[in-house]
Amino acid sequence: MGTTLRKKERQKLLKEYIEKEPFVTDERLAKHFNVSVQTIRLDRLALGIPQVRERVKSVAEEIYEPLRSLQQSELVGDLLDVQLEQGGLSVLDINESMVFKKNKITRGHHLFAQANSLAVAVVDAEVALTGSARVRYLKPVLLGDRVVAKATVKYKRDNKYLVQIISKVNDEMVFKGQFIVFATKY
Amino acid sequence: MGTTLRKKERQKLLKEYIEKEPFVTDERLAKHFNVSVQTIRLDRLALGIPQVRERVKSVAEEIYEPLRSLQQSELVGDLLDVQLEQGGLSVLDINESMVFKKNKITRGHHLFAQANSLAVAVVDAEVALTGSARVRYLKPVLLGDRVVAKATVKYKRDNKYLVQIISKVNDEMVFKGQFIVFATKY
DNA sequence: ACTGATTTATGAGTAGGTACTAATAGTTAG
DNA sequence: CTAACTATTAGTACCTACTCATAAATCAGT
Repeated sequence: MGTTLRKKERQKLLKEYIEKEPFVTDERLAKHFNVSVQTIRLDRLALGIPQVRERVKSVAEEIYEPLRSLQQSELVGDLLDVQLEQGGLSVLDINESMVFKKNKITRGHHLFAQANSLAVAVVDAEVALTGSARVRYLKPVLLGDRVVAKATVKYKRDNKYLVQIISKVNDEMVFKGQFIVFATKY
Repeated sequence: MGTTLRKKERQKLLKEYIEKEPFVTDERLAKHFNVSVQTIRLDRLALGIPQVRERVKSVAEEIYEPLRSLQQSELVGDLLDVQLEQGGLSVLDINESMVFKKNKITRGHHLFAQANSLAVAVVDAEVALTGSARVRYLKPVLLGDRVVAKATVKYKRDNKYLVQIISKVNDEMVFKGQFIVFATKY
C-alpha cells in the first residue's frame, strides 16, 4: 500500500483482501495497509471476520466433509491393473438395472460413473475429488455388453491430474471423457 | 480406549486415527489413547506427523488453490435470470468452432461446460466446485442452434447442492444433467 | 534387583491470536 | 477556542497448541 487510507475505505479493501487471500495473518495485513496490528484487529472485529486460524479451519472443514462422503460412494465397475499416477483399467458388465426397459440402452450416467470412479482410483491419494469432467457418449451401449474403460493420466501438476478415459465394447469406442481430479493428503 | 497399549500398536492406531480425523488435537488424542500429551507428541514425532494446525492448513491450502483456478475458468454461455440457491437460465449460441466439420454436430463437451458453468453460478458462494456430474446427451445439437439451459436446485444440504440442468433447443430437450456442487465461504 | 526402554513431568519459548485499558492525535460541533 | 467524540496506537495479561530440551518416574524382561 504505502499510503494511509481512511477507516471505511480500508475496511472495504480489507474485506476484499481477506476474501481473496484468506490465509493471511494480521501482521501481514498491518504491513500491507500500513497501519498497526491493533487497527487490523479492530477492523476485523467491526467486520465480523474471524482470526486466521478459524478461517483456515473453516475452509478445511467445509471441503473435507464432502470429500469424505464422496470417497465413500462406491466404486462403479471392477478395477483391473491400476498403475497409480499412470493409468488403469476397469470392467463393467451391463445388467438389467442399468438400461432403459424400452430399448435396452444403457443409461448414460452408468458410463459416467464408471469413468469417474476409475479416474479417481488412478490418482494416488487417500482422497480424490473430481473437479470437472468433459464426457462424450459415442455409441449406445446395450444390455449384456462388457464395458472396458481405460484410463490414462495425461498430465499432473501439483495435486491436479488430467485423466483421459476411453471406454470400449468389443474394441469399439463407446465413451470418451476427460476428468480433472484433485488429490488431497488426508 | 480405556486400556493402555504398547508403543508400536498405539502408533499404528494413532496414524490411522489421524488419517480419519485429521483435525484432532494432541490433548484429545491423549485422552483417547489413555496416555499423556507428551507421549502423543513423541509418537507424532516418531511418525513424522505434523501438529494439528499444520494439518488443517495443508488440507485447506491443497484444496483452495485448485478451487481458485477452477473459479477463474471462464463461464460458458450467457447467464440470464439467476436466482441464487434456486435456479437460473443460460443461453449458448452454437458457432462454427463448437461443431464437428463433417456433420455440424456440436461437440458434447460444450453442452457439458455450459451446464457445469450454470450449476456453479446458481450456487450462492464465492467459490464453488463440481463434485460430480451425471449427464445425458439426448439429441444432437447443430450449428446455429440456440441452447437454453435451465437450472433447478433440487436439494441443498449444508454446502452441498444437487442442481438439475435441462438444456433445450426450440423447446426440445437436448441435454440433461445432475450436478453435485460444493460451496465454500472464501 | 538391575538395566534399558518407555512414559510422564517440567520449564522455556513460539505464533497468532482475544480482551482489555490507557494514551495520544485528529476532527468536528457549539 | 475548546469540549466531545472518533480513530489509532501501545501495552498488558491471557489463551491454545504447540516445539525443544531435560529430568524423573515407571515398567518389562532377564
